[in-house]
Amino acid sequence: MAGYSVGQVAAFAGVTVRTLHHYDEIGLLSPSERTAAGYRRYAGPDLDRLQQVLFYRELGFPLEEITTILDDPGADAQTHLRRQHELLRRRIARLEALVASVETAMEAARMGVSLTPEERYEVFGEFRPEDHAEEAERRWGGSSAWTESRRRTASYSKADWERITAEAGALVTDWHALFAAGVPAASPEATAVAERHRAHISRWFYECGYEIHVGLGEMYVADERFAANYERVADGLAAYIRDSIAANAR
Amino acid sequence: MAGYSVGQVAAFAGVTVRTLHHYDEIGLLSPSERTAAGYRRYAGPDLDRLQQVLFYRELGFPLEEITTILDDPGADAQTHLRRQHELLRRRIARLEALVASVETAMEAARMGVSLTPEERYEVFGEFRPEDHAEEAERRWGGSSAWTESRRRTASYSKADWERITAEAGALVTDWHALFAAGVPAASPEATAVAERHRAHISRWFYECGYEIHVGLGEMYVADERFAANYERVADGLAAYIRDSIAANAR
DNA sequence: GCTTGACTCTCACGTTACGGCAGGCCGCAG
DNA sequence: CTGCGGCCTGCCGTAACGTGAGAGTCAAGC
Repeated sequence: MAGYSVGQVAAFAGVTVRTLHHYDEIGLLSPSERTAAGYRRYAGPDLDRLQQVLFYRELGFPLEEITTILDDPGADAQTHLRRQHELLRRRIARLEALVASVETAMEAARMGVSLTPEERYEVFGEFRPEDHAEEAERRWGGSSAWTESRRRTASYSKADWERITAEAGALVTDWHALFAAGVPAASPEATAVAERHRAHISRWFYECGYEIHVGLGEMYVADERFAANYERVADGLAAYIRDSIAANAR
Repeated sequence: MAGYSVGQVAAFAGVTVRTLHHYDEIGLLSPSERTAAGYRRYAGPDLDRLQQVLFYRELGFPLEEITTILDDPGADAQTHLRRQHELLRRRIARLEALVASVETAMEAARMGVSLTPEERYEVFGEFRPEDHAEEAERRWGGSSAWTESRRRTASYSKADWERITAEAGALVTDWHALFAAGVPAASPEATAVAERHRAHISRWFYECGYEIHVGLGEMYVADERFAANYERVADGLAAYIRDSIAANAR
């Protein structure tokens, strides 16, 4: 009884029996042996191959392409591992871009800043770096009209609105007071405000850990849409807030 | 001419016109307006919705589920953003587990350590935490036989084999000499060996940055399969190597 | 030795999420 | 008014399986 049955392999690898049947049908993964009764028997190398298959599949490769990749005689195990490592890193980078975009959106909603359609699709557009840009340019005759075209107002729940804005306003006021009094951004007083700011976001909007919070701080300075909200109170306040947030995170 | 045509939206969002037609057909995303001639006109809210659709689609949700998610009247924009944030974080964590698994496999191949089938599927098995474990237990009557069942020998290219092992052996020898002489792991001598070790891996096996290198160092101590390779030379050598790698990374 | 329930086999049709045409209407530049 | 590109609605094709149907297989228990 060398090797494993379809059911065993399926349960083990987390796929269905049908999937293994399918892979056999299309020649992607045929068990190296069959019993007298015609039962599939999967041996060690078959499992190796299945793992590779699942790996590339998870990364969205079509099965036919996986077949050619795995049947390439010029590629050994090392080659595959390197490629997989690279593919994973790219995919993760992509998802982290999405995370950043979501965080921007969350913060935009929180602060009442509106994003243009273009901004909202920014991360999706990355798919075709230049191709896309010139296409857009060509089709809409300059993106300015498109960019400025419309800004929508975010919809808020009305009940908590006053409380939330009052709280947020108090935070900015406190920061401003410290800033105006010349209290350093890294002082306990300033970082205390930062911590309240973080708690405020976590309570009313979304779970805001220190890492995300620091990211927000950077955004308040780097992104003029957000910076404007603080800079109109006092010149340099955005940077002050960023610094106190950073100090609070340590 | 308020709104955008299918072609514009398609090019903009990075999907095909056919896809938009399809989404219209199944009621996932119907343009809020049509021209007199029956042309689809997508307005702002439609674009918002499309972005949500693409987001959930990228995370592998079936379109029907996306429909119900987006049509849920109890969920507002904030809810979606939070959910998306959470989903992304999970997916990234998953992929990072895969990265770790690939790195382990790369290192296993490099050091000639063999992994059991179970170990190779470790990361895939994570899908069904307990369910899977007991299933496996039930079906194979104790995993020990399965675990120990077979270890295969990794296949190497024969030509470079001698050179590579000689180099790797020299590294261990050098480390051992320093270790035996009582030279600190953080000393320039020890970290120099660590740097050569990193270069060795990068040259012969895979791109090994400092972060990965530190990860390997941890693995040499934490994972007994790797630890054994160093501990049999001298007691405590694995930890010494780990420390010198960590020191070298700073 | 025979039944029984779990497992397996091979068709074979159904489903999802589109891709890719065909045949015909719209709209504007020349 | 005539292209020519864009858009329309079918409609068929495809990938990667899901989901039985009907029948053979195998280890366990009576």
